Amino acid sequence: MNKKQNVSLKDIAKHLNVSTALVSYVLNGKEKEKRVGKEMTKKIRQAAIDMQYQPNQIARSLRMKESKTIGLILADIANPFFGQLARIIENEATKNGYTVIIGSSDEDNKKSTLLIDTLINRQVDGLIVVPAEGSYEQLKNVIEKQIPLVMVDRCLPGLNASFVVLNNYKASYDATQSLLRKGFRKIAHFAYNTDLNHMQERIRGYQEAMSDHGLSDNEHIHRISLMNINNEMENIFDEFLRKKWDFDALFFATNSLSIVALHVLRQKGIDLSDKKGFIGFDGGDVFDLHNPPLSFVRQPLLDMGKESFYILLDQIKGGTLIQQKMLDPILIER
Amino acid sequence: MNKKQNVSLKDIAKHLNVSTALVSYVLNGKEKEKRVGKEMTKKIRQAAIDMQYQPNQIARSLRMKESKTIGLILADIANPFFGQLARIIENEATKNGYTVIIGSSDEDNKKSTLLIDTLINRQVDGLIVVPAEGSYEQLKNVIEKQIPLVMVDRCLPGLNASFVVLNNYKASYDATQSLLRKGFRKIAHFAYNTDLNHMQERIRGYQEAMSDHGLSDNEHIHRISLMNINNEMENIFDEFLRKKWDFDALFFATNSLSIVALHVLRQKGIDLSDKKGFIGFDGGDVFDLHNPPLSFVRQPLLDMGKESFYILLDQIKGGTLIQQKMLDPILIER
DNA sequence: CTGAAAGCGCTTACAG
DNA sequence: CTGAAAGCGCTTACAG
Repeated sequence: MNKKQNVSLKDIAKHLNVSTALVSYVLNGKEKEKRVGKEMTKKIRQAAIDMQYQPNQIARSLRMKESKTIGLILADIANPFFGQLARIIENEATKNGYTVIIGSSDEDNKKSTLLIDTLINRQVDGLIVVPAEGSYEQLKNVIEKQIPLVMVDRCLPGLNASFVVLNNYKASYDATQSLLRKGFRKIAHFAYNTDLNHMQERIRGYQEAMSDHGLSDNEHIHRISLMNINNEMENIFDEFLRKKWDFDALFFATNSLSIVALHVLRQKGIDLSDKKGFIGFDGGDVFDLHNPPLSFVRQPLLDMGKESFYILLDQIKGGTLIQQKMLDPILIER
Repeated sequence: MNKKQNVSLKDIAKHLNVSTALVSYVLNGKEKEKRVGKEMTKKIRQAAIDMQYQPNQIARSLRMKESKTIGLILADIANPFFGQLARIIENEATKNGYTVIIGSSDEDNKKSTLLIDTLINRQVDGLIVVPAEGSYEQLKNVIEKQIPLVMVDRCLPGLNASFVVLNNYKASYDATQSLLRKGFRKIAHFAYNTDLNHMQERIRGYQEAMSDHGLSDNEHIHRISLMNINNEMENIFDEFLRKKWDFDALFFATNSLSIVALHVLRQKGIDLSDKKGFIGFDGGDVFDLHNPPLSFVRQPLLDMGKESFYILLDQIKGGTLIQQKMLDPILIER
């Protein structure tokens, strides 16, 4: 670890026989308001370049009590939905001089808690989080510490904090209605078996659309546990093959559920290409390249990412103005 | 920004009427070697909990001259290949007490340079980077500053630094050979138009396999520019339809090229399901769900991520032991 | 066993 | 126009 000694403000100051204050002013572009001499300004600028000065952001953070860093906690950065979201947030952060530290919680509150603690220790100026199930207390804690917080993708009801989410109810209602309008009646719905708000809302949207069409009796909801997606999906379609249930359309509450289902359907030789209805979430190449192309609910990812960042930025700058946004889904029908 | 004042070591010390040194020792688990009294140790521990003390990692970093942070520069975190890689690295980093800051370069040296500077200012202990075209000077600079560096996914030849890459030549040679063995002769190869080493190696693998089979004359390489993938791909297959060229098998040097090609093929009504050969890179749901399933070169992502992290860790801990690894590809044939 | 003090690299009132 | 000095929250020799 014998790193070459970095050059510091002090080194420049010494080299020029001036005070560090002067160097700091100039290098922070405050030479006007501090009325530093033109000559001096030039000399300092040049020395900084010659000596390859790079400011130590850590020292600055400590002194300024702001790290210009935000934390982003996702379910899993390897999941393209979150990857894209992360990218959008990264872009906005960079534009505004912030760096983002990303962590994946795997929907696990323990991990999420650990991540949040680490990020707080690193003095992030704010936190954008996709809350895991059971993370209410942890996030409440964050709020009590007055750390700016924005939830994204989903929110925890009762938690008095900013969030940017899809209008999940509407997304699901519209999707179901679209299937109903096309004449489908036996619409099976697949969702994760979780209390998380976004999932509940998607289920509710399906249920209400069904009941608004007088089809409450046709409701068919498969709740699949996150731990065991493949097996449960296989069981479900085994039961279908054994005529335990029937469908004329499938509606999935998440992208991964639909992908797993497509695998299972193929593996079991269940054909979709006929007159079956199909709607998933988020789309992707699989949806586009499927024969026929598959319909899906598109989430306004760009808005979701941007809004969440700028709401956070507002809070970092301004205090505690809570903003809660529901974004409209876009139904892509094929 | 009226954040509630965080409690510091000093606060605990004051509260207990002891020195900060003592508190620091205990909270860092050094009470044994510093022979702090048992009573005292207990009291300090309890106070830390009661007062909800959270260490300030920034202050610690400044003092210790290590940030326990590494920087990871990818082409694009929204790309699942890099997303998965990032996730693996994140996992290992977390296990070892490191936090990772991710940045996306978009294969653009300007952005990459900016990112690297930012990360260095933030005093990362080391850098894992997917080098962009033209970033030789920049990375050389990093090395001269003695900042631990590992290149991943590709390397810059001539740069004396660690890397972990696929054996791209072999990957491509094997894939081409597999097609040849199946009797395909007019194998078209699609690659990005870039000097980056991994792409050159993939092209070379294809070429040598062809020439080893006496088929140099059949070589057909489409070099597509990153800026304009869709249009160029469309043009290529328009020319195919106009009989400007022909193929009995397609071999793609990257996943995204194959995905774009699949879109174009479908859009132009060119059928693949016949007796055409097809091999891509990295696989994914699209490959699995295609009819018939598509073959691909699998990269050992887990190893790639882990190796790059641990090589970096070695360098952070030990100095400048350069390690260069080429990982074997796995050809998944269907 | 415990404390006083220096110092990591910055920024910023304050003084002149 | 410029400098001396304090202080952000830690860690760690050094002294006793």
